[in-house]
Amino acid sequence: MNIEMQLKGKLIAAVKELYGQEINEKQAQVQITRKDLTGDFTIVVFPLLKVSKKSPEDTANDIGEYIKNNDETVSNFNVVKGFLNIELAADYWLNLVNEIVAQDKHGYVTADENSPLVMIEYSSPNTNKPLHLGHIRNNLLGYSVSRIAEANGNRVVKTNIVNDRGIHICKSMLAWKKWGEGCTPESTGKKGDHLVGDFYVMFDKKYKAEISTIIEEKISEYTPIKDSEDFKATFSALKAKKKTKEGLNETEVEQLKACEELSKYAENNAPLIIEAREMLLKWEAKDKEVYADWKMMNQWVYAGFDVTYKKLGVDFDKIYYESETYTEGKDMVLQGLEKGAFYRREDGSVWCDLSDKGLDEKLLLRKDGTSVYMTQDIGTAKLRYDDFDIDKMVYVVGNEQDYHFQVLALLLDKLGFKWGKDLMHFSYGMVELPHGKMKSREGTVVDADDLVDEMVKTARQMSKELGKLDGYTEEEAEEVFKMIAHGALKYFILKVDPRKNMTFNPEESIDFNGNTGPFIQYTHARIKSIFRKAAEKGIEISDKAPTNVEIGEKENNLIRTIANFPNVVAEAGKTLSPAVIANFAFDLAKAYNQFYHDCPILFEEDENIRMMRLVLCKTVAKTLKNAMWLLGVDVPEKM
RNA sequence: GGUCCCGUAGCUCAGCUGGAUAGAGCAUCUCCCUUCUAAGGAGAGGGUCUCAGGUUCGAAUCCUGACGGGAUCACCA
Repeated sequence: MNIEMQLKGKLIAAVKELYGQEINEKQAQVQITRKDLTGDFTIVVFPLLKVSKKSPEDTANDIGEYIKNNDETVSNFNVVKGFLNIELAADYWLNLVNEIVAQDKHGYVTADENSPLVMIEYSSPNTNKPLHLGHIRNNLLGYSVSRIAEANGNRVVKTNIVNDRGIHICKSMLAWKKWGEGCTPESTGKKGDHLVGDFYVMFDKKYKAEISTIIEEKISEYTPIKDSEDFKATFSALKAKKKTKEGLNETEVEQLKACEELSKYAENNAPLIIEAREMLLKWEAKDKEVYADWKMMNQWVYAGFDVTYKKLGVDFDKIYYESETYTEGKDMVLQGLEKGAFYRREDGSVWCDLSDKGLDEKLLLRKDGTSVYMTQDIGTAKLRYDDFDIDKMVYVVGNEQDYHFQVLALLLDKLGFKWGKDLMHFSYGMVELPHGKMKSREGTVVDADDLVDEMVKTARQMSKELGKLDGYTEEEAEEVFKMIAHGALKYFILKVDPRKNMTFNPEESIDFNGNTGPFIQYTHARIKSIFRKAAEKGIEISDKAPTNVEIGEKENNLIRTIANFPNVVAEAGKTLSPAVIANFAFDLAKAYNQFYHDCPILFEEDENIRMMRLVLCKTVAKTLKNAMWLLGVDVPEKM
């Protein structure tokens, strides 16, 4: 039983004894005492005034007196403004430290074969371009959430669905076919995913040019606008105006409609897109040549992704490929059609009407019979549940797809899967740059590989300047640089509430001072340094702190923080939020550095106090390590 | 227009199921390495918690409405 529950129990007993009334959980409020006041836990007496029929002060004093006399862990109490602050005896805290130091994974709940199985999907890249900053947030969140789920006593399967088919990959392939002159990663010296991405960009450029040409040709048929430049300007002006308060007048509505029609016509009739669509059809028909090219180019991309994943320090237990799941999805859709859950339009496309649920109609198969994103997700879900005994499915996907997952849950439900509506969309916010959103056309996309390389470079430079890794070999030092770079990047991204959009400022992310990953890593390294010094001096660190010593304010604060770790892990598990863990790690590191500054450790002359502090250091180091592990960050021995 | 998310210091963010004087970091300005790692510590300035109502002993937190920002409603993924 933890101390908070114990105090709550005593509080309930006190009220019954003193005022003869039973109170419920909600009225029994025990919280951690504010740092600037004396006390360890605080009882809020306001909800009890109706029962006590006394002033807040008198009530608090009554209860304080009772608890002090009836609970030997309570050494004292004080009352401030009607808040009852309970102080616990020093030996209670020291015994707790000894309990914690004896556990390898204090705060974690270990899973066994009967524990729930949670499958967590994250990353889910498209194979037409390299990973960027947005993917980084996804990967780091997914990886951390997996570890958090694991530490909360779940069996976890990390999974990735690679979107390796579809019109997007056909675009890259087509561009490579047309203008690539048979180049390869080897011949160009480019990472495979980057090479394929270049062709995707090339496709887009030429496609846009074709669209402009068509608009130029057809402009007179649709609008009175003279040339395509004017068209672009008018079109975007109209769209912008529509969003404003005043809105559009009748002629403008007409104009916008005409613009939309023309634009849509051009987008659908550009020769390149027609060719890409034909290629997708051929691919679905397993045309030999198309398939061979597809396989080859995908291999390039996978090789590139592997490098990036390694760089980010993430991995997967089971990878699914859309190319292997989409047919399953098609079958499911057709079955749904037979069952009458879906319907077919005259043009042959298959839809689901969700208007009774307040949503729109959703396309499931195109008129040419090819699959869309949704089709694939249905198939993947089916295969996953066939493969694993899944109790909970978590999709780590950006919040721009909230609607998609709302629909997916309904569709799976309609198809008769009992787990359909239970899927969890772990929806996270977008990553923005200080100057706004990332736009590939404006070259403001932050590439994942570049970013990590840049971080490692900075870490290397900084460490060398500080000269703290003297005595390490090149390889050892390089490991630490990578660790610090990871620490900075991961912590920077994971410390913010996943739901919220975040601003990624490259300069701040590379900062190693203050509320950062390296600050926490540094704290760990400091402790380890003390242990090395202790060993030099021949001081052996016991597994038990003496419990008959006084503890000061900084020590008390440190122990209280550590004691709260299990609650933090549980909270993070409930909300699947790495940010909760990150904030905890920072608080702990800060508390330690204050302690370190104020209290001599090896220089302490009183042997008992010295040993108590050393054992305390041990629990801090371990807790920091365990907390950072949940973020996917390692901590160094030296830095 | 419908649905959803967000609004806290100059900037980036914490603030758990309502609790005491709203906290960090960065940036600015002081101080502290002849003690264990200064990637550290101490201090100063900086706030109408977007606004208006409501519930409550008590509201940054819960409810309603407004304002501001974002996402989404594709035969894209």
